[in-house]
Amino acid sequence: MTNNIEMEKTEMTEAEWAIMEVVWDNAPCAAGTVQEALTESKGWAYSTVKTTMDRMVKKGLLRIEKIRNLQLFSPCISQKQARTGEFRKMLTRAFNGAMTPMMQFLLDNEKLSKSEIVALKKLVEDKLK
Amino acid sequence: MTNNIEMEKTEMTEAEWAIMEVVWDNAPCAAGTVQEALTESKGWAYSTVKTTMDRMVKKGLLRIEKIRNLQLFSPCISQKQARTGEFRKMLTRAFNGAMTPMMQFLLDNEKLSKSEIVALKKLVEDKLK
DNA sequence: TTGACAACTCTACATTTGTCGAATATATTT
DNA sequence: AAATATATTCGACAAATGTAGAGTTGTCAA
Repeated sequence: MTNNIEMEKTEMTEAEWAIMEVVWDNAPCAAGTVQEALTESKGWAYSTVKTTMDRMVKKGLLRIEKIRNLQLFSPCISQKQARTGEFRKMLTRAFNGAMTPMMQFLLDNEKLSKSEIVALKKLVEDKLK
Repeated sequence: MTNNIEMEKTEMTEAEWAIMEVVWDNAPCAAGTVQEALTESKGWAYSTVKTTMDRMVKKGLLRIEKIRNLQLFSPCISQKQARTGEFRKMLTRAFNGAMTPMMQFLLDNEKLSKSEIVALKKLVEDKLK
């Protein structure tokens, strides 16, 4: 294992991420709520959203609590966990897990703006205090 | 589009990454070479590797040049392009594309070692010169 | 020439993911 | 209660992915 507690499978597809974000913001929430929130950006049918969410429950990404006839979904993993997972996957895959080379790559290739670099400098300095 | 030239689809599955790495190191190379290189870590049959590589050709990730009866594969995207793609996907998904918040998150949560932070500080300072 | 191989082609099949519609069950409103 | 609006359940089906065996063909050494 690479690190600490938070270690469930956090792999998500693009569709699942989209749903997850809505759930993070609205949980506990119904499938219909999610479907509505994504109407503009995705235009998915209710059943598309519901099917995907049900599959996410099976995978342990979401959980359902039933209130009378209503199913309310909540996340099983936090946004922070998901971010960590996403970041580490990228780091492992693309940089063989090596943080410094990854940073080097970023600075060299991703054309950060001056202000982004200055902000980063500040973050780093604070960290060293 | 988020940035500059290099903008083909670089999305790859885990299996495709594994293959791609071997190809980057050995191109132009035959499917058998890749299969052998991955024997230990993956244990895939020749046909598994070959099928996947053929699909990668169709997707534009690899290209074949035929020398008499031999097919030699080469990458259509560079490692750098793939790294960029992978990084940006992560940034978009998990941090809404915002670089500084992502850095903040890293510093706050990924427990970098002191030496990694120092190294980063140096990288940043050099960048500002 | 005859094997012994190596490489390639084809086909196949199970899972996972993307997407839904139809039928059914509930709840809410006249 | 009847009609209407909501949710839920159940398939379904196509495309993408993981995985590989069987058969064909070309190659090289004995």
